[in-house]
This record gives sequence, structure tokens and C-alpha cells, in this order.
Amino acid sequence: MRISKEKAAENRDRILKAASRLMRERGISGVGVDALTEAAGMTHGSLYSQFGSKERLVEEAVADAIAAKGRELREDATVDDYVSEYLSAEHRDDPGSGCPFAALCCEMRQQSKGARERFTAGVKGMVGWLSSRMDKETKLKRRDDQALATLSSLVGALVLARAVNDPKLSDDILRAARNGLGG
Amino acid sequence: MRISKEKAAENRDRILKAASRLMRERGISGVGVDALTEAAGMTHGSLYSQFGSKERLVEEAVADAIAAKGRELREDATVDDYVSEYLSAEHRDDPGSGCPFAALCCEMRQQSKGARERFTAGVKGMVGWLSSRMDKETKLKRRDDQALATLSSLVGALVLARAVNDPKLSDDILRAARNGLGG
DNA sequence: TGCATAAAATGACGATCGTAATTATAATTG
DNA sequence: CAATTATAATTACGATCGTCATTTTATGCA
Repeated sequence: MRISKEKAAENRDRILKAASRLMRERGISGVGVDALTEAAGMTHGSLYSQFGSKERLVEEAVADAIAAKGRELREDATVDDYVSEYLSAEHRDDPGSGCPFAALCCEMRQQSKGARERFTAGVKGMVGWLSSRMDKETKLKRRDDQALATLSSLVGALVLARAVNDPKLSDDILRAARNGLGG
Repeated sequence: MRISKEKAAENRDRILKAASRLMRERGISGVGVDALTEAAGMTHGSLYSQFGSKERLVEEAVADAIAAKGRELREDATVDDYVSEYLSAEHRDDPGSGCPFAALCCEMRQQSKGARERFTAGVKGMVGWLSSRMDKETKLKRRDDQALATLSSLVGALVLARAVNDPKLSDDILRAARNGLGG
């Protein structure tokens, strides 16, 4: 079969958006092409027409998730604003539309070179965004280090808060990390 | 077939040890029963005789990895000692025998209740160990919070350092986190 | 010591995975 | 406007996944 060019582009985008969400929710190796295409209302083979392989889709989905999340960043937001949102219960409980770094970090090691490069570029972008909002009195190199340490704390706290079974402990992790970051 | 009781117990342990390592290296959903039993020198079905299901094996492997790692903790070690080892290049480059929290955290959410409970218990144990080594002048509650924040930073830095493709950035992440933790 | 029983690894099974050949229909061109 | 071409989704395929029935043999008891 063949459908109109616009419809095909729309279908492609639906698969991409579904992948972006489902991979964050269930993990990259935890979601099959079946689930990905079904979520977009198509049969599993259509993925191959649009992306060539699951590996390629992963690369695009990683880039798409990071780019979409980057567009949500407010230019006038402070680091404290970001920390508060990041370490909130809402963010913890909605990984599908949450931080791609926290959702995908553990699986990146076994992904394709292209996917890892896009992930790495995203981390660098995030570090730059944070660094530019650090106290301007400290020197540049030190600001970058602070940004890296902050991002590590954010990601670590979020993944641990999501991993543990005990709601109280989960809340404690988020709160302790907020305090540690001076939020 | 059936083999001697001792031999069976030894086989069971080999599967468990292989699972403990492979799941940390490739992820839980990234390793099949094939690879797990083959690494122990048996056919894939033997897993079922010993553990009943992959889910059960996951539970035992998570507990085993955490317990084994806990036994490595030196009673006379300081928090700084631990931070230095944890955020080393050696630890980053050998996930198979490294921290189970960092290796498995992102996948715990979609695991069985039993597996998550063992993971959670492990986190609590680690927090207790860290907390007991925090500055005794600060009050207990605050020490626990410091321990939680420290663990978050450690895990976050390690998973990010492993995820990124750029060796320099990876080293920078570890160093920045060490500095941030005052190590 | 011989028979019954329990148990552990093997091998066979259905389900699901990712891929490629097939089919059907827009888009292109004479 | 008709014939060709290009392409997107369907469908069929081999490989691999996790599970269970079978087989073989160690163990317990008479």
C-alpha cells in the first residue's frame, strides 16, 4: 500500500512520538517494534519503511526527546526553579514525558554510536544551560563543574526515587537532594 | 537427567553469579535466559529447574549482587574513601562487578515487587552505612539526608559518566562530582 | 540390593522479536 | 489522462525469547 505524502509524514511522527514516550516509560530494550507501531495505530512492519531499523528509530527518538525537553526550558528560569521542578513528585511519577537523561542513561552504554552521540550532545547542552545560570562571580571552569555536579545529583536522585518501592523513602530522596542543592 | 545434590547447588550458584554480572553489564531486559545459562555452561531450560522463572532469578540476582557488594565495604573506611573508589575510572569501566544500584536503578520500576523490595532494602542499608560515617556533630535526621544526597550524587555521576560517549566529558563528570562531595 | 520417588537438565513448544519480500497506491512524467 | 515509477504499509519469515513436558539419574526406603 501507499498513502499520501503528508499522511506518511504524520504517521512517521506518530511513531517517533510514541517511541519517545514508550522508551522512557519501559526502557529501550523493554519495548518492541510491535508496541511502538501499535501505539501509532499501525502494524509493526511500518517501522521498517520509515526508519529502516529499530536502531535508527532509537537514535531519532533519543534526539527528539532531548530536543523537545530542551524547548521546554524557560530562558528566564533559575537553577533553583529547575531543581524544584526536576525533583518534584510529578516529574518522578511521569517518566514518559520526563527527563530523557534520567530515563535512558543506564541503557545508553549498549546503544549505537549515533544514539550515544546524540545523548552526549544533549548532556553538553544541558550542562551549558545550567552553567550559564551559575553564580557569575565564580570562574568559568568552576561553573561548568558545578553544573556537572548539579546534573549528576538531579539524575541520581530521580532514578533512585523512581527505583525504590517505599513511597516515604522515595520522597525523602527527592527532598534530601533538593536540600543538598540549596533549593 | 539428574545430577548430584552438590553439583546442582554449584550449578545454581553459577547461574546466579552469571546473572548478577550479566544483568549489570547488559541490563535485565537486555540479557535472555539463553545467555544466562550458557554463561554457566548449561542449556537455557535449566534456569527453570533452579529458579522457576526469570522473574525469580532477577529477584535473587538483585539481592545477591547487593549483598556481595555490601560485604566489600570496609568497616574502617570513611565516606571520602568510598567516594574516591566509587567515582573512579575503574568502577566506571567495570559495571559487571560494580554498584548494583547504578547498574539496575533505571530498570527497577518495571520489575517484580520482590525485586524492588530487595533493591529498596539495599538502598536503605547503604544509606545507613553512609549516615553512620557522617560528621557526628550534625543531628541524626540531617545525617540521613546527607547520606541520601551523597548516594544520589554518586549514582547519578556514575550512570552519566557511563552513558556519554566523550571520554573527556566522562572524566569531567566523575571529577566534578568528587569535588562536589568534597573528596 | 532392588524398587519407588524426587529432582535437575534436556529438548520441544508457543509467543514475540526484528527484518525483508510483497502489495497496493500516491506521485511523476510523457 | 494513461503508463510508469517510487514509496509506504501489509504480510510472511527466520531468529530468539521465556516456559513447560519429557527424560534421565541421584536419592530414599524396604
